[in-house]
Amino acid sequence: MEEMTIKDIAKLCGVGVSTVSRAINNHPDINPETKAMIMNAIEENGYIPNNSARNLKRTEAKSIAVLVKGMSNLFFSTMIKVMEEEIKKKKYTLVLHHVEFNEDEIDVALQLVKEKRLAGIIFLGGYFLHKEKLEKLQVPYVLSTVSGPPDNLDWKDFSSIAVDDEAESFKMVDYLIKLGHKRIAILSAISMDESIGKLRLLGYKRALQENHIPLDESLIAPMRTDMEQYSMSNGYMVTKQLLESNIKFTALYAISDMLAIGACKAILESGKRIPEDYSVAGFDGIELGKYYNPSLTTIKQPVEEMARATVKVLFKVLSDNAEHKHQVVPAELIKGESTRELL
Amino acid sequence: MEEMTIKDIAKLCGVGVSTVSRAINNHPDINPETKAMIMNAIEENGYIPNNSARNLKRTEAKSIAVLVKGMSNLFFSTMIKVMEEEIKKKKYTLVLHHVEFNEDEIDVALQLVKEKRLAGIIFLGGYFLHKEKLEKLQVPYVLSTVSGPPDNLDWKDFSSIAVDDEAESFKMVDYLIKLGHKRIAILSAISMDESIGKLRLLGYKRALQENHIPLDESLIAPMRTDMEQYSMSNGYMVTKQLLESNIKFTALYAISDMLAIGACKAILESGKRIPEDYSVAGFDGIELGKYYNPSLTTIKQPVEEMARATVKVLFKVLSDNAEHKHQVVPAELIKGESTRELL
DNA sequence: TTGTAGGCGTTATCAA
DNA sequence: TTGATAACGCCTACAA
Repeated sequence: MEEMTIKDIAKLCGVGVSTVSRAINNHPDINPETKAMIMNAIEENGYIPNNSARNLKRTEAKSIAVLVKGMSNLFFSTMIKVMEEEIKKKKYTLVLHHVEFNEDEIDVALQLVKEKRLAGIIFLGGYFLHKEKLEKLQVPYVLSTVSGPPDNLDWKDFSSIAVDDEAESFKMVDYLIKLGHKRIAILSAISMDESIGKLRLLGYKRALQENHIPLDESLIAPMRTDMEQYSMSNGYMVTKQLLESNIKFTALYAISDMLAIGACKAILESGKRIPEDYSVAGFDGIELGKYYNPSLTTIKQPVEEMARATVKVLFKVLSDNAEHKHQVVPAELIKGESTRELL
Repeated sequence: MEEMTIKDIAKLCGVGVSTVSRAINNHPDINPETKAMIMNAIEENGYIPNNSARNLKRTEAKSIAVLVKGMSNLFFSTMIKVMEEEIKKKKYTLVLHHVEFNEDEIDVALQLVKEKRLAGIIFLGGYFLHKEKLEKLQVPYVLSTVSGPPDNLDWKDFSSIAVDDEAESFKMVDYLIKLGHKRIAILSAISMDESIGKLRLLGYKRALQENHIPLDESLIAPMRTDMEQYSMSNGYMVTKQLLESNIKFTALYAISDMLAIGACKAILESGKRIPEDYSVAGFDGIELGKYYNPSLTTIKQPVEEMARATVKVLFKVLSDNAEHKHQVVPAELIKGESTRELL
């Protein structure tokens, strides 16, 4: 039993290849009986169309790629699920693709567009430093949860959806300060970070400033570069070191929930309690934060809403030829058990 | 600037298409200077070969697909990383593909083989109930962490790597019993589960039996079918219900760590303590278990080793034409803070 | 070492 | 409503 092709099916049914093609692709101009007969033969012989050939020939496949930077990111998995639903509703197919931290998502996108004849692209996370490359992308795309794409980009070329990372970060730190904390350590991104990491740090600094608390550089603890970014283990290691350094602080603000959980473990392991000895806050609002013990105080990004908005704006551009749009969505401060008022 | 093709590059360089092709594919019979010149032109013009066309023509791409059932499964993400490394070492490419719980992974595999000219497939998780379909798979494949594929399969057609779910489950429950627990609830799979869920339940039952503890059906709490399987929220809901039912027990064994974490939350929320009031144990040994508070007692599957073994056996079959093999790897009981001795 | 030409499996165009 | 046929972009004999 060799590999079946459309020709084999055509021969088997005594029809031309184009008729078979029409049957497969639900073309309207085909006799229902012929179609039924063909579909039957296809079923029985287990024929599967070759996608490569299809993509090669097709002008446009009704598919949209979602490129996720950094897998095992719990935060994204909910978003993807919602996007899949929404895209399905529009009769399109979602092509999911993971991009490693060291891969260039734009290269991947460029490739995928050629290979799959994509109608559009959604970028989930990532940085985007290369203006020239992005300009080569001829299909509509949306940056989702990528706040602060570089200013040198032409903002008319794409859409974006994100929370205001700086403002939300400010909100959290301001909240901690209002609780009475003055020495607030921040578990931040690596110093070269130009994206959300930078913005969240900026929010931290502004909150201190507006509350007249001098910035203490020793309270800024960047993630380690030799470990996975935004991972629990990274948060754990950095916090452990921070604790051992004997720098005094009463609250720790991690710029992501995963980091925060790692931080919590380091604190608990050192014999200290949360929130009695240290208040800990995160950012993102992943489901795990609710389940952690203590439950995490965090900034909850409206994942469902963002996912829905992302797909919506993409289809606006795609179908209605609408202009690209840049949306900022509000996030919510969730008060968990991991922070307390300092009396 | 339209889409570049290999012809454009050829014309641009004043050479034939085959020469360009040779340059791209690192063929040996090409003048280094010509090659350099061509690669340069490719770079400058941002030409990207069309993968669909390549796959269509190629007899076999050096790529291996990894099909993961149920994404957002933390347990798998480590395995994938290791597999990627190992596969890269062999100069092959890893094609990652997620399969939803309601999709049929074999259909997906069949498609992918055609589209990508795969050399082999790795299945991560899943069930495999359709013998006929699997037989259509003409490339070598390995079932990884899928213990207990149905008996009606011809075991010479594929390889498999897994822990002995029944025995490891027995180990855990036996451990709990040795700690003095007699009323051990189990957070189990849905009753139709024919795979790991069934095996882990079997281990539970045997442990009770061998320790002369009568089985109490009311202590078996299956996951809810209307929620995501093996999720924290599922574990949370089921445990909450269990606690409210006032059925007495001193230990809770969840057949996965994610379930266990959900269970912990439900217990803590009810005002009880772990392990003082309830001991909780999980299964899988995901990283999160270490970071949870209290850290989880669990059965740690040797993920790295399994991933490595999976790739190894696949390449044995692929390159050396070796026979398919079925490996059972040992797991380790990790004693965390979530269980205690009952005095 | 290089170029020409044919074909991979499919869809789209056109004529029947 | 159908069928023949020309692309789609690439790789690979084979010939030069």
